[in-house]
Amino acid sequence: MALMRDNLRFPLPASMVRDLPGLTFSSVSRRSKYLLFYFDRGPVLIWHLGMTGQFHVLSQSSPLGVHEHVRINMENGTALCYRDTRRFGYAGLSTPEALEGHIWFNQLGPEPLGDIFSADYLIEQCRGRRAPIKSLLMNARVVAGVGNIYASEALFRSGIHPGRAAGKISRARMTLLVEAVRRVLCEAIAAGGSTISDFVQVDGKPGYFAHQFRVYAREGKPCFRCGGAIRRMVQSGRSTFYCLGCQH
DNA sequence: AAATGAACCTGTTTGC
DNA sequence: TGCAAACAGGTTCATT
Repeated sequence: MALMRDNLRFPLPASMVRDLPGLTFSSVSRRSKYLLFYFDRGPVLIWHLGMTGQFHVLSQSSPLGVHEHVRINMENGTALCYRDTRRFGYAGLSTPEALEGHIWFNQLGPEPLGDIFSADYLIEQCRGRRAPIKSLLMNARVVAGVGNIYASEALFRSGIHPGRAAGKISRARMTLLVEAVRRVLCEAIAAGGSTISDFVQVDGKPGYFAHQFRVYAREGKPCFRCGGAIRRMVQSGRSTFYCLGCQH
């Protein structure tokens, strides 16, 4: 295992080099946007890809890639290589038993595709809150892993204005919103994700969900539903795209 | 407590 | 053309 630097967004755990060699990968899963690498024994490796992180399985003889920061050589001659242009990714170690209580997970909201994330749940979370609904959708304590693209897209599909106070949305519309979040995520997964510039699927191909964007990155273009111009605004430092005619 | 804005870092696009 | 500013898919931390 080779570290080309000792940090990404945060310092890489020093114990990684000490504890991982000799272990056998047994499975990979995820919680929110964190990848979880399980082994036959010992620790769980937690890895967030940030915005531009990528894992590639290459030959050990392949030259060091641009922005390749970590390389894990494996017994069969391949290497698991981590590349990350912006270095917004980060990694940590835990154990299967301690995972739920880990700092990155112990305050994390439910999975958007799971049973807990419902209209009842979202109404409860938004009760009394004046922050815009889009900010709440992107708050990982409320619901895990709904990013900037999918928050905008789900709000358009449910007809809710992204700036509306979260606590002032009717039950009927919250029901639509929960369904829209689920639908957008499922459609995006089916399309292989959203490639803007860096993201690629496991097979190296781009994701095609950008072709199904209704509002994201469409500022000034006509709304597919009403023909009005799609607008952009900045909320909490992030671009939000919406249609003034269709979202209230 | 809740909400906003800055910070982390590099590359690309936009505007003067 | 050249340069600077704005912007990019995420999350956390500090400040109002």
